[in-house]
Amino acid sequence: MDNKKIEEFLAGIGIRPTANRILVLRTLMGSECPLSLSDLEDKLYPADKSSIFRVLNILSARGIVHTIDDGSGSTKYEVCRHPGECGPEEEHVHFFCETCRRTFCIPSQKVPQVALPDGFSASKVSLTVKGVCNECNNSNKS
Amino acid sequence: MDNKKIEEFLAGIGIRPTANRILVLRTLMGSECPLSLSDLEDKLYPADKSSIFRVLNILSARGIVHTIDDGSGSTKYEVCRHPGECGPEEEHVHFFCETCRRTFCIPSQKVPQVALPDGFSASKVSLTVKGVCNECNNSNKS
DNA sequence: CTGTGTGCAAAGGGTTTGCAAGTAC
DNA sequence: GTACTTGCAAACCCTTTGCACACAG
Repeated sequence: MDNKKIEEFLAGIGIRPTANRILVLRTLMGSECPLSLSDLEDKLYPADKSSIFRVLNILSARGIVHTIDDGSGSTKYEVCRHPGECGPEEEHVHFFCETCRRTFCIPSQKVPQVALPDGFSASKVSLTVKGVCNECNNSNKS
Repeated sequence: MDNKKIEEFLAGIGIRPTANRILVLRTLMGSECPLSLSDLEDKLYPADKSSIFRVLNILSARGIVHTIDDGSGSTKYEVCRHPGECGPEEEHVHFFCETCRRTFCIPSQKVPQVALPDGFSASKVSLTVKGVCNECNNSNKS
């Protein structure tokens, strides 16, 4: 999506399309794997960390992006495949490589339904795998 | 398990049974839900945070306890059901209540196998659910 | 003018480490 | 005596907030 479309998209849902917002959303849309706040800070330098953070909060509150806690210690952000209407059924597995510290989406693997004890209600289910990715496994070969 | 047994257990696997180590392990064994470092700090006051942390690291490296990242922002620790030989097959689902901020084990729900793309290898799989627990749901009723 | 967005700096919360003093063997 | 443990303080990392200035409508 080009800047123009992103701008229209944001305006269309009542979010003023400022430079930072377009930048952040475009970057997330163009990324294969989920990005952390500090990933975005690097990519969008010299944009300010806290401004990016606030943009992410807005996008997240509107269901445009969702957050992933992959156990790496830093929250990752990813655009929803169907912005604004992402439900649990679209959730897929995430993989965190302990060597290169990147997070991958495994879209082929969906997060299963979980039966909870009586009285418990779920708002979010996440299934994450830690290990070593294909590239890091290959570069280990002698 | 009483102090004596815990002491013997630690000594048996080559970990010197110091006061802190017995305290930490006994507390974890006696807890229904996984505990965070700061939970332990509170329960074991005046034991020092960093000492507890180092004990947890030792126990974790030996496979006596495992760590849970429930998305709460703080790592939780839990004794393995079969200390020293805990594999993925024993992993169960964890539930984090966003209201009371406690973490629950859901032992009846096991973490499923996940098929990864070629070249990826897994060291740990975790399935966590966020939502509201039964107690918090009940206390909301009018 | 008025409300919204931004950048900077600093506060928070959790985790981790350096180091010197204490303890066990 | 030697090696391991401990407690304190401080460093670190990531996230979040306060505040004054800049900007758009």
